[in-house]
Amino acid sequence: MVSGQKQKLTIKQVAEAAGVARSSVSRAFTRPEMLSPETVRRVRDAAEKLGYVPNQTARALSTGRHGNVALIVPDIANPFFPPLIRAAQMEADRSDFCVFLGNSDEDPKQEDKLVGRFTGQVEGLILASSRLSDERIRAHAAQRPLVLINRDVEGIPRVLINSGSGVREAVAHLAGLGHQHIVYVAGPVTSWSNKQRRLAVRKSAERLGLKVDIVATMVPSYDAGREAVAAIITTGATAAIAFDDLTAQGILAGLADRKIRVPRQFSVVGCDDVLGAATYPSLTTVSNRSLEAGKAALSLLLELLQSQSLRDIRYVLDTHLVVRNTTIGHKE
Amino acid sequence: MVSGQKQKLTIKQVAEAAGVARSSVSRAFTRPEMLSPETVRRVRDAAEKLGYVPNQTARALSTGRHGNVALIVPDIANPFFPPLIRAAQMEADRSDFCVFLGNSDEDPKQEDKLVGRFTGQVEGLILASSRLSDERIRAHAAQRPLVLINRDVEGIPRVLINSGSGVREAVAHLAGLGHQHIVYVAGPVTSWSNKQRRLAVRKSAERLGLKVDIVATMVPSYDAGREAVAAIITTGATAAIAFDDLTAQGILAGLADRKIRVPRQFSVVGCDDVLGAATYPSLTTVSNRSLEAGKAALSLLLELLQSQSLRDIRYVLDTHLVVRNTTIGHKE
DNA sequence: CTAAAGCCTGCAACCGGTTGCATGTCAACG
DNA sequence: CGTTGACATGCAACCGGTTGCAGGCTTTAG
Repeated sequence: MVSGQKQKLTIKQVAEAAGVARSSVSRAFTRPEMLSPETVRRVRDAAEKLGYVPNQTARALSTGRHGNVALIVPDIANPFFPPLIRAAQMEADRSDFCVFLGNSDEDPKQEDKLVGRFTGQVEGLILASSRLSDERIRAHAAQRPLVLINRDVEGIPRVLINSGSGVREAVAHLAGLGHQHIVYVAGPVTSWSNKQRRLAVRKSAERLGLKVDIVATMVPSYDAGREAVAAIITTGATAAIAFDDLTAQGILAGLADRKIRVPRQFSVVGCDDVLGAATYPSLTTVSNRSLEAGKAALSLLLELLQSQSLRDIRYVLDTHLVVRNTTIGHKE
Repeated sequence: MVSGQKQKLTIKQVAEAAGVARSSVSRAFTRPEMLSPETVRRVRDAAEKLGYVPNQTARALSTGRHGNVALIVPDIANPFFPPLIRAAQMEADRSDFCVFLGNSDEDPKQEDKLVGRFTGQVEGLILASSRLSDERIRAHAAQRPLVLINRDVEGIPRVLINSGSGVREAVAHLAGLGHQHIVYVAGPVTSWSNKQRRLAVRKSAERLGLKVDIVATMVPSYDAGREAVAAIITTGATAAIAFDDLTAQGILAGLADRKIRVPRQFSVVGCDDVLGAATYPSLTTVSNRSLEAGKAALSLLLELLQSQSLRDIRYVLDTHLVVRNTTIGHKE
């Protein structure tokens, strides 16, 4: 374990030190069962003594296996993603994979660019909440194994967090509390989750005889939620279900600005449960499974890389409502 | 721009299509000024038509330049880091660099392992809030260009967020409000920022004649803060400065559990301003410069890669106190 | 008109591993 | 005792680019 030397040492020096051919050194590391135990030991000793580490790049060039995967998310700063990223990392780590992280900034162009940059150096990629068109996703999937999170494209392996189940519970919860007119504060139009949540609100409200209005926002964020409050109020609704917790938090702030008390005068439900009980009042929200999603997506990808089986996999994680303190009964 | 074809196309096919040698194709992309404009055009056209993209791995092998950097953080889920990561990403993106992300999980061993895994495939690395020993950091820096964030090791380029300035303001603020006995709720012992903050509290408290107690925690988190409350109370202090906002938020919760009103009965100051005004009451805290730190570290690294100048760079970002609603005057 | 100086382009070696195939050794078998 | 086969190792080609050097052609100067 000598250190400090700058000159790179290659398989060749190790071969000379151990008195064998370069190929034997290679095999000592990659397929030791092909060599006599004695040779393996000699090579390993020599390598250790010199501090040799195989060059990943060279290996990747000849084998095509780089041991890298890429993970692209729309916005790292959105608290929904860090746990997902972290879980994916840990899973990758268990198989000695390195992960490239990309931030698309909610922009399909940027996402496309990133995929292109990564494609050459990874064995597979994961797109979380992709903002790309189905067509582009299919095109990329044709190049490399690809796993989607929260995006439902047929034929492409995907893990989906079914926020529908939780959202339905939320609507039922509000209906049970006596609300008759609610508003859904929507997220990005390109978001699959948004579509799913909007639909779930619509459907179950209809079934329960509630009136629903939709308020649009561009990007899910605190500020967007705050700005949406004006529109929310003019609808005359008594409760809002927000696309995500960040937006809900902004709504809470916007309502407070207007001296509207939550939950006394207005109820708010978030989605993704990323803030824990950190808001005030603590937020009623739909649970999230982002951690499991990240882990599942990564292991699914690794599995795919091993067995080229291309079954149409669709892994669904259900959610449920977490009732806290931003929802309360409403009487006319 | 043909697509769908699976077989990889190499510089050779392009060369044949354009009727030139492989080396000319290579040069058409990397050093067009060496070729006649006519040839460059022909090659580029052919490449375009076939949909050729240079193989990064092969390029990296022969040039040693991979166009990758690695960024290692102790905990992605800690809200201090995502903005930093994001800023670093964007900066890397501007130079067409890809970034590997590593999560050390606050564990020096894991961090060491990650550095090892990355070293072979990157041109340089950034260690944010490294938990490694100075010695290990120096060893790694000898292999590859390395930039530190929030870690002050002489001779190694580093960008430091000087939370000292903000913490001193915080102590002065509390003193000004009449507090005479405060407690510092410490973070990880291996954390440079923690050392810096603890020192700043100690020094300025001494200067202002305040009594200071220290309460230790292991990992900066909500739970750690909550659990620290018992110890905080037994000290008899009337205000706490927490290592970071997460810890502060936990303290807020722990105090609420015990029906201790903030700020009426007890004042709390956080650090890093990662929660915005999202806590209740909104948290008085020390501003953070994590975004700038990420950006600065990345551009510093890229600069280093270009000009092998190894000057001893130490880039410091000052912070200040953001007064919100968890601090208030205290009379005996 | 010839020689020197440029400009383009191609050849071939190289980056550092991996791997199919050939070779050599030795034990088991008929 | 000669064959056969298993096993261990080496040779050399290959992965897909990059780059120093040499050669051919054109331009400029003498």
